[in-house]
Amino acid sequence: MSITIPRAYEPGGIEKKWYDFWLERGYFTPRIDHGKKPFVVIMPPANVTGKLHLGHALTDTLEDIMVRWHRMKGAPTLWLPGTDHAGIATQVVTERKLARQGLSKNDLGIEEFLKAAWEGANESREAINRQHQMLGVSCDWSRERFTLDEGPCRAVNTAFVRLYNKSLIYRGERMINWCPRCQTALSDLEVEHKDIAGHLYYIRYALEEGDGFITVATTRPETFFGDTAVAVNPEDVRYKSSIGKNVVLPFINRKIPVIADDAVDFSFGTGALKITPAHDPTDFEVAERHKLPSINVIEPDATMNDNAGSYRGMERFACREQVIVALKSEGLLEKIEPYLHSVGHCNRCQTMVEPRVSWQWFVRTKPLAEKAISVVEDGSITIIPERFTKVYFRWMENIKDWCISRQLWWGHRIPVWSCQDCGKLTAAVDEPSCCIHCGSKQLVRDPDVLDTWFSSALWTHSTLGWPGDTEDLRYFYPTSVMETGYDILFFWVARMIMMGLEDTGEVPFRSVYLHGLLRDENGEKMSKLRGNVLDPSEMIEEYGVDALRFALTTGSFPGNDINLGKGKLKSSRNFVNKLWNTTRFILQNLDRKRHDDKAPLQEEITAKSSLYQGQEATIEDRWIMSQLNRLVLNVDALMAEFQFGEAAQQIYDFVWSKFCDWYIEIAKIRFRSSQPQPSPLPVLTSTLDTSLRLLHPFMPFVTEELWQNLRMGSDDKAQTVDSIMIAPYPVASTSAIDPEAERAMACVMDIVRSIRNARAERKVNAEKWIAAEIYATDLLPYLDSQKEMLEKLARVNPLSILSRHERKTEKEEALVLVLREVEVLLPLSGMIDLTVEKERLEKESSAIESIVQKLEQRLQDANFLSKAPPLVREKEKQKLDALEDKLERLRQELLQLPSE
RNA sequence: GGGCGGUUAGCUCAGUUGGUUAGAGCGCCUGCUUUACACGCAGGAGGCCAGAGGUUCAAGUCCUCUACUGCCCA
Repeated sequence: MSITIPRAYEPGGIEKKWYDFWLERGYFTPRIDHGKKPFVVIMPPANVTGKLHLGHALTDTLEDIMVRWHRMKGAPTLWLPGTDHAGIATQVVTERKLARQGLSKNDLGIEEFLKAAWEGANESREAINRQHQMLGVSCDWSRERFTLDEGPCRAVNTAFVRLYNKSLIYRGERMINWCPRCQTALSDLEVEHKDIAGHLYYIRYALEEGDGFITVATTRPETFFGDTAVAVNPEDVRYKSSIGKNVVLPFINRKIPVIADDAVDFSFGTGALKITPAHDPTDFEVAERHKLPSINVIEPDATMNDNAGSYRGMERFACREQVIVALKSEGLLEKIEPYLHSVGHCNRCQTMVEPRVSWQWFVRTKPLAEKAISVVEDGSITIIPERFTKVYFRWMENIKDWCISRQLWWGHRIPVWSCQDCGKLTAAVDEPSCCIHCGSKQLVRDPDVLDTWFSSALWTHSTLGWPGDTEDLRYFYPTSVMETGYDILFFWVARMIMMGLEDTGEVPFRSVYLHGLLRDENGEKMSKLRGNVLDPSEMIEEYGVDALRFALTTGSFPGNDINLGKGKLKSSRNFVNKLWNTTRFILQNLDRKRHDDKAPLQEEITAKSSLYQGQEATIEDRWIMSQLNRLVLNVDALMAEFQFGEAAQQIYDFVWSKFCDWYIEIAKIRFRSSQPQPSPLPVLTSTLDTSLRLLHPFMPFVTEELWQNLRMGSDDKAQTVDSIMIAPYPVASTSAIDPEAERAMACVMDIVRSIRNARAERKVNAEKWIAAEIYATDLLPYLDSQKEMLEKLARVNPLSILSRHERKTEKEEALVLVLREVEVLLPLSGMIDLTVEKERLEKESSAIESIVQKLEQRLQDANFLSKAPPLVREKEKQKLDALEDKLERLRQELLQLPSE
């Protein structure tokens, strides 16, 4: 009876099984151990709108890799998952849902609206968590948090009140970005600047005295109702005489002064600017300098107000059209020029932002930023890749106050109450019973909510219990790594550093690892419009989670964008299948052994630790163990440097090109040999076991499935833990590194490849066995031990392995392959074309000659000899020796070639 | 306007502190129903490392400039 395993890996069935197994066993929840340093990652909270996309899949994968790696290395590992209430986004989604029923949020009222929002959020939260789980995330669900949970809410209020009391939060009437569609203020970061092909309108403002006029150039003629000055550069000779005089605004006939301001650019338009303090940030600043009044002409919904006279109620762009027509008919429009300029848009709904003066809450960021700069400067926090450090500094150094109030219903309500009696404000974590200034009970809470990013900024400590003095906070904070996309460096990472330091006095994390953005296989951004979006659930369905995760991480470099297409997914799936079949092969042989052999297998498996006990290790055994240990060494270093892509690549290469292509092929020969051979099973199982453990952080499901099968198949249950995810990560043994075996195997592989190549080029039938002679020097005994392998792998028979001294001197008709260490003779009588052979050998030797020349030159160069490090000199010398040796042998062969 | 990337095989990308004759996947060509795997095996073709200077004994790798391209900030 033999084990039946499907020929190809079918991912669907096993993924859920193992996830549930891990969950049940509680492997995701760390055990606090004060003797050990924990590894902690706080997951970027996903928005409770929509579903998981590939960006999340990438975050999940990278974080899971780190987390599983550290867990296997024995650290108490906490990965804390969570979701974000996503203020504007959720409110928009909820409103849209209501609109489908013909309702507006005002129809419902705040309470009913919030009920609806909560309903949607809860649903989405569940769906998102399920999708995270599909990806195999090994995070601690018992600590999962939502930004609107009681704990995080308390953290928000506490942080706010503390900042308010330190005057680091203030309320003020300032120019802010207003989204007329979302009906709320936005922070600078939430505004996307886009180049718009607009127009520059040249409008004539009549001088109060005389017939003259000043022409101003503007992109927004509809705001002229709010103009309170015309500004020119004081040095501009064109307007010097007009400074201090008045002009009259068309239609409304308001008189406004011509003022001089250094900030005015001579070359823009006519050099004269209309100043609209209420609707333009730079005009607002000019107005502050010159104490100009500010006249608001646009309502929050972007329609014109009473100050626009007969244009009242008109939408801003419609008004622009009408104003242009009117100005034209009055002869006040001089000209219209096409003009490309950058205009702010709401990053949530893409509506053109309206700059607007209003009362809002702000965080005074300068003092916070100073500390946030110094912790990166002094290395308390490391940003990876390093180049983002500069980007971070630039932003921090030029930081502006952060507008944190939003005119929304969904979110953290601002914890400030104003007194109806004395008019003063009371900020408090819990609802105050009376005004702290006059004791009045007539308190009204601020209607606004906070920017979602305010609560996200506290996420590293609010999730661990801050402001409480919890065990989690004491043990897990500061966290280890903050891993996220570089696109939210300012939005989130920078603010977490500021707020983490402010609230706890400690950095929120030691390292920031920023990953790149996902693009399609042609490097194009994924977007619904382009139709090139890959849905992770579909990818999982088609290729399996492990393949998706592997595709997301292989061959990528930290911080670089990642192109993902079906090609990469396919090759990852193929690798998973390769792994599957490798295990299948080994299991079948374990099984066969168990049934055929009288010797108990147990002994061989337990001999793992002392692999060579009682048997002479073969060259290929020594070689694969050597290569494996090199791999483990490399992978460990790469993982520590966040070089996951390279680590995965190296494991892939080892498993496929070394273990499968060579070791297993040789193992097959050992299994089928008529001569007594030591069993390759101990090395096979131990190499597979190590490979699976190396791969587990990258592809958790298939490695668990195979590892469990291997455990069952090898009767080795007692030896190990219950799951690969808590098995120790492989540790390299440098004593296993075996240059001698590597040299011998390299020679074996060289011989086999050369013979196969010669056969293929001369179209020798693949079935056909041909004779061969190998002439070697000191490797002869090793090659002799590999005789059967060489025969079977290269399909040569008879094969003689001789010393170079034994080489016959008479000329014979044979194909000669001059290799690095040996010569191979293939007496393919009748198939040799001497002219062709001569040409081939000559071509080969002239190629080597030119390299030899270069090397000789280098080694004669006094500069090289005096300046290059000894190690490099030695290497170059060896290289030259080897090539000269080969060249000499090639020449010999040429001499020995029979003449035609 | 300022800053940061990218430019390496037909395509998509690795190549981290300078040191063999520059690699992978996909694609392409030639053979293979070899008892783990055709999601596979064996073999092969394919590169003036964007261009020009420079530093160095040594440059795909460091510096300067140019071109094209992408992103961020204003």
